[in-house]
Amino acid sequence: MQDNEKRTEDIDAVYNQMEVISRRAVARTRRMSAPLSFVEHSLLVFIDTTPGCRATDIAADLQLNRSTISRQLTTLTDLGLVEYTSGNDAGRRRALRLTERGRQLRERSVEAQRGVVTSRLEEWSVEEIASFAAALARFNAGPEEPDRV
Amino acid sequence: MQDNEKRTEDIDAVYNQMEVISRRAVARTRRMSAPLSFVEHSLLVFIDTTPGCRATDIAADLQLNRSTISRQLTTLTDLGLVEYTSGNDAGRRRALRLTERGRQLRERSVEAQRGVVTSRLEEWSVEEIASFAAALARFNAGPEEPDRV
DNA sequence: TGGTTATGTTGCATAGTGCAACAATTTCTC
DNA sequence: GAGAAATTGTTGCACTATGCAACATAACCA
Repeated sequence: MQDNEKRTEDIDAVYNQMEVISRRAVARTRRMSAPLSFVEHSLLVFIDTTPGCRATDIAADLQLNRSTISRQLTTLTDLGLVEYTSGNDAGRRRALRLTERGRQLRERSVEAQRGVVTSRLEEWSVEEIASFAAALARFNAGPEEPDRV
Repeated sequence: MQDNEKRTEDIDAVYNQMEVISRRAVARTRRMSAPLSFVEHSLLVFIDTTPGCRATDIAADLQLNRSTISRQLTTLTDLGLVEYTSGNDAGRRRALRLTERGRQLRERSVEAQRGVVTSRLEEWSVEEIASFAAALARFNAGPEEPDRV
């Protein structure tokens, strides 16, 4: 088999496996994120993993309309899970963070979901896991498509 | 560093990278799947990748209620993208497949999304890609949580 | 400082969702 | 094969999520 054919075939395989990964992750989140909805959970994740982020950052990254983010943020602040770092609600470009309650909820969610990854990697050696982590990081370091706001 | 610490740290890293992968995939799908909605697209993907699947299979895998799947399938069959292999609409446990139109739409979507993966792997060697594909397949071969219907 | 751009909110209309109830198809047991 | 039990897909209902458009104004920039 030519290298180009092998390359294309394995790129296909990577793509297909990525499809499986994200499909399962979405389903798992649906299953595990109650009482939060899928998108509420997604906002918590993004805010937790992107220090100093703002509403338009979320909208761009999740590819949702700003109005959706505005409303979801209202829900999450009302629930006491998210707050503005400026301590007040006025103004624009306000940076967001999780509240203590938000962090606890997030940590419990991370534990539950990470448990799935942990059991998946049970039979892997330390070297294999390290290599896999490095490859994933390398893959994710690549650029994503231009944002739409 | 102890092997156990290293192991835990790299499992964390795998988990975090998986989170990024699925977040980006969801956003990309939202961006690229028009005129289909996110969930319509998800159904097409599942039907395409799971030959002979049925409504309850979809509901279980995507973790959506059976009524949601029923309604989404009505939409997709009305749009002429999905059909029943039995050729008639009556009965239960009917296997689903994409129509020719559905397959064309799916193929175009695959091409667009696979393009992102391809450019991400541009600087990778053939061996690195093959190794990555194998690791992903190995990871995904692990069991997912029990289903909920 | 004044003009321009970016930002978050709100109204509106539409789409998505789960629960419950149901009918009937299918499976299972004897 | 008959009848019971389980499974399956649909529908009504009420609620939730979403994007577009319009808007006010905060923030930026020359």
